[in-house]
Amino acid sequence: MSEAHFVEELIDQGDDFDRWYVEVIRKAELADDAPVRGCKVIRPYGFGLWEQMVARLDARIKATGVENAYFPLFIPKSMLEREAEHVEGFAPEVTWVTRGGDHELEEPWAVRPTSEAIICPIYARWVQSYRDLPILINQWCNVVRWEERPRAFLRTLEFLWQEGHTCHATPEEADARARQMLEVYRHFLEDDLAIPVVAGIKSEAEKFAGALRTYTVEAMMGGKYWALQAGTSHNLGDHFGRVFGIRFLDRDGERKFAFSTSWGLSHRTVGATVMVHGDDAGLKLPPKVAPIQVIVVPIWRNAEDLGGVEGMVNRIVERLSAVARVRVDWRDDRTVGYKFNEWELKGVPLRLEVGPRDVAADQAILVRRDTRAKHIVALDHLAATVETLLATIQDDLFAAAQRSLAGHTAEVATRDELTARVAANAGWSLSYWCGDPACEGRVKAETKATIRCIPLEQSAELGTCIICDHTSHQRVVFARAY
RNA sequence: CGGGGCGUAGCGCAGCCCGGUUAGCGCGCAGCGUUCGGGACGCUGAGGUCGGAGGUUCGAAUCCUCUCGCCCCGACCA
Repeated sequence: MSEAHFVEELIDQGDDFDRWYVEVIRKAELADDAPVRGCKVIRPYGFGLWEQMVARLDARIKATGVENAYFPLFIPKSMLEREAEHVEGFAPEVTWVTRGGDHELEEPWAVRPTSEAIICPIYARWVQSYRDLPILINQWCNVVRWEERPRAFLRTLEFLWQEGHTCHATPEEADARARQMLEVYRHFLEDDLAIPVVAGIKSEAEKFAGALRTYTVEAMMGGKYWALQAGTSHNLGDHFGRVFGIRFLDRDGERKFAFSTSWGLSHRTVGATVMVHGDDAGLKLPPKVAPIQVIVVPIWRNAEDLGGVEGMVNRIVERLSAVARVRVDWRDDRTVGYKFNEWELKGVPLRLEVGPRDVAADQAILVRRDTRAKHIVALDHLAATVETLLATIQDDLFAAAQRSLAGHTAEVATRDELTARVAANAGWSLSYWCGDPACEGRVKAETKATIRCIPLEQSAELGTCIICDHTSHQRVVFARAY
């Protein structure tokens, strides 16, 4: 059996990437189908992965001075409709509650698709003076959006996320906060999930309903090299402050409306992690967020073997627990080969084999999931080697994803070339764009690609719009999006 | 919402066109035994209101009508 085909029950990525994604999520036990359309059951292994992500992102958010709180799931219709653009943008995907118990509600309640409309009126009560600002609050919760085409983790009717909502005295401070949180997302994605991103601004057509400006971090998925919006941060200007009456008396004695931001990142990052790092054998989880970082597979044939192996495994677990999340696979109803394949499918970064030969030599065999490289390690060096390898795997996954992003991004100057690239799933195209929504719309109509973002980092050079030939100072990322 | 497809054991499917003993196969599951350093094998066994309702018929998984659900493509999608 060739190494490339250790796992026979999973379709190859190259044969059908979308099917690979669906299969690997089910077979790695990240999620399962639910008996309701568009919703998924997140299984313990998948939820464990999300919990690792939550812990890391939550710490990063709190480090910027933000506190967690919790607001209601329901939003009265009249509140949701206060901000015109906001409600217009979300209307098609809002879920409504019209009955409670056995009577009709006087006013329908929306199940939150996002919480600005319930949080802002509450902030209005809390803010009287410039001394009450800024308000820096985040909540971890579920939201519901009635999507037509669900896709596990990437787009489900109900999903888990965090949404931060801040209020500020000046527009400059609000914009700085929006950009600060974008950087938090960038670091989370790149440093914790090993997913490189392009940070930028959304075009008017793509920005958040009701926002002044939307910042985004876009990630490139594997397989088809489409884009995924991995996190967004909105400068809401004073739009919500005005309609919800968040007013304060400033230092100068004037009564002013507050400026606000909101920013969110959802469990679609689980799907992104699957798509960015996975291969034909299954998942490859970045060590920092892998629920299990080292899977110990004991090997024995008889009671005599087992005695020695058991003692050694227990000593190993004791030592490794201080430096890694370790689990031992003691199942006696599975062969060793089966276990190897299963834990590779589940993407555990390191496998540790301990058999009679190892007991005799006071060593163990470490195998990397990403390269399958084997390391024979003396027991005394095991903890240090595991720590080093986990860090190396994390770095190598990021480097590989960076190479893929760079390798599948090209500067494109002509419409024909753009159309051809999109049709061939060749990756992202970096092209000049004049800023006219009509040009943007034509690209979308002709190629299905959209402007994923206007990157924050721009060269000083001028160019001509890929559609209309007007001079432009900005290059944008065109790509198909999940 | 438009187009296409599918509902039969936990999963994947055959059987349906052409109605007829007790509805079958693979995997999985349970028990026992042999195995075990890259998805082992044998024997035995459990598991089904054939998505639902109505109709035709001596007889329906199979034919007819209605209905529910799911998947894919398209449109739509902070």
